[in-house]
Amino acid sequence: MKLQQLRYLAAVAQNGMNITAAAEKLHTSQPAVSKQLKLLEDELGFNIFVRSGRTLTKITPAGQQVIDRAIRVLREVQNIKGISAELKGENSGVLSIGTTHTQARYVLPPVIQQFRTQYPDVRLQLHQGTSEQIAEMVSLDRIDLTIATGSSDLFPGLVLLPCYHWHRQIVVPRGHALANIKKPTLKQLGMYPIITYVFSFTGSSSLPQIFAKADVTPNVALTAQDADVIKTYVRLGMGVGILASMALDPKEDDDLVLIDADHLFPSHTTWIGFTRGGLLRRYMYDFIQVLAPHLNKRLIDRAAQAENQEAFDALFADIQLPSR
Amino acid sequence: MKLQQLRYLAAVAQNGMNITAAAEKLHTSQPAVSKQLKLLEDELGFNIFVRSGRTLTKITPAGQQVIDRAIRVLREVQNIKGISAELKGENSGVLSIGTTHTQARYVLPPVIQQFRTQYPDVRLQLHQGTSEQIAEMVSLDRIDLTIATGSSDLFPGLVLLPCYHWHRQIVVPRGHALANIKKPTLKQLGMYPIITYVFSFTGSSSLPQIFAKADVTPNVALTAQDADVIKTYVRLGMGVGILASMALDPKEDDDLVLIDADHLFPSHTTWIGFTRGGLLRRYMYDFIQVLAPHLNKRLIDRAAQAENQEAFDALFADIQLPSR
DNA sequence: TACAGTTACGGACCGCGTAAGCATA
DNA sequence: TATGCTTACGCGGTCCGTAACTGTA
Repeated sequence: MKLQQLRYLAAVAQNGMNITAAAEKLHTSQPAVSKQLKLLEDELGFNIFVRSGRTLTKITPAGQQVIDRAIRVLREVQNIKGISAELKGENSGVLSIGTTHTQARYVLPPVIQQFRTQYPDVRLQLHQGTSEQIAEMVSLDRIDLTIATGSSDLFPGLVLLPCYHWHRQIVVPRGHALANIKKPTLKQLGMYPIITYVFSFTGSSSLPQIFAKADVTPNVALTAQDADVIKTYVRLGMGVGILASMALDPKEDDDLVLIDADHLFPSHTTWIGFTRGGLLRRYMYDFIQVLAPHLNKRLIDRAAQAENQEAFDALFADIQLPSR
Repeated sequence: MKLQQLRYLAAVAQNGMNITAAAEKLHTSQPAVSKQLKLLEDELGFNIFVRSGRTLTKITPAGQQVIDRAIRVLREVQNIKGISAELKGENSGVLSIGTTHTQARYVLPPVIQQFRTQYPDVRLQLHQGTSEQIAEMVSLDRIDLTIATGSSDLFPGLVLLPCYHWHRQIVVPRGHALANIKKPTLKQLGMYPIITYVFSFTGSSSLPQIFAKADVTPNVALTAQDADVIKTYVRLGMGVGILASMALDPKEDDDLVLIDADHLFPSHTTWIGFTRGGLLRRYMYDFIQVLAPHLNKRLIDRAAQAENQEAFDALFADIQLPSR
């Protein structure tokens, strides 16, 4: 078994089982990949891919296991090279971030702007998706940092560090009946059509559940994936928007009336995560700290090495997270 | 970077930085190892080992990082080969177990006897040591299963499954003043010289702490690493023995008087652990179940995949662990 | 016919083993 | 002088790229 074979295997798996495409990405010839893949399968004694005719169509169960472990091997090899680059003081490399729309659209732009002046030679890769898509990217591709909210169960292999709190805000057009009410109740909210996010998570903090507890049946007029769409329809007068606080900017959205809703809905925490045991380059530490100033290298290292949940929680006990 | 280079590196690290010894274990020539090691260092751009003259004397900090990750890579590669062996239905392989004296001497013999009839072709490697030594073996060498008690913080990368409870017993020679007392108190115990284990862990359940709570200052006459030594000195009349329940056998030790001490000292749990994400061969599952019948494959798999502590604990909530 | 993977073959490269060289105790 | 690492060199294997071949849509 050679590292090259595992590289080829991973590339084929990551390119829709297309050997030709994989070969191109690897800057090598197609027969080279084909042959090494076959050699690997021969050595293992079973097929990693199911072939119908000559095209690869499916991954065998054992094959999936092999692919998963091959990717881990390659990750670790990358990390070894990273140690080398780090020691040479290289401020170049790749920083690949997986995140959700809200972070990518409203939170990260200034962070990335500052980061880029600090590390102009780091190639940034931003991968946007739902939590589920990001979780898959984490296990399949190579994502260095993950920034998201809630649903930590989706990311078992990651160390998750809390970045900041946020709450929901109610948004109405000027002149709306709710515009002058400082602290609307759920009942009052329920009187108007509601425009909010697609309910991706169904925990006790989800909107329907909270309305249900107050015996209010919300009239959800429209659900969207992202805040811009929601704001657009609020502007059209289609209803009352409920969205994340950091998606709103008093200046940018001065045609709308913003009403805090932290008395109605629990606050959430956005975290940043990285693979346990993964290598953090200097620039990754710095990126994290630009996003969340309280997360300095020392704290990150301690959190990554915390041996249990209690030790981990103790690290953050004294820290007041910012609100956004 | 080649897998071979990482193999050579690991072998050198595991053989006291002796290239010649490593080469022998690898069944290759000494210059081959020397050259590949050098090539690897060249590629990385820094020294993994500190050379004084021509002999390797120390590991550089970055070198240690590289070694750790190289070992992970090799582990994963072994796992891939294991997938292959498993699929071929091979009942052969290596099962390397790290454990403490008490387990190795009193608990494992019947387990291993039964296991060997089931899997005659599995090469068993038993590594005995203190918890600390085992922890080091887990990270350096290749230990498949770890069996120990307490101090779970020493093993952050392992999944630990509870096997059985045990408690402490008091042992005195026939005719000793305590021999007829069913439930001695700590005060009574404190009146005699005590012979027990070296206090390796200093938690709230450690013997000195428990005595201290009762305002008793025990007179510890002798501490030993293993139960046999303790029993020997109890037989010589040097004092009262306090040791683990499974280290005593009413038949074998019928010249001694055994007194339960679970009313004085909290009970402990012995667990079996394996690296998170590691490959478990069929025979490993079976070994675990021979040791702890409640740990069937299904339960082990679920525990290994549990995403958080709560989910993990829930799996064992309904299970009554045996006492030994 | 176009497309995707396999087979065939020559050349470059690489890693190994043997043998000799060179530091340190 | 013994031990242990490094350098030198020739051989054999391996991997790659080009080119020709073979199944599918």
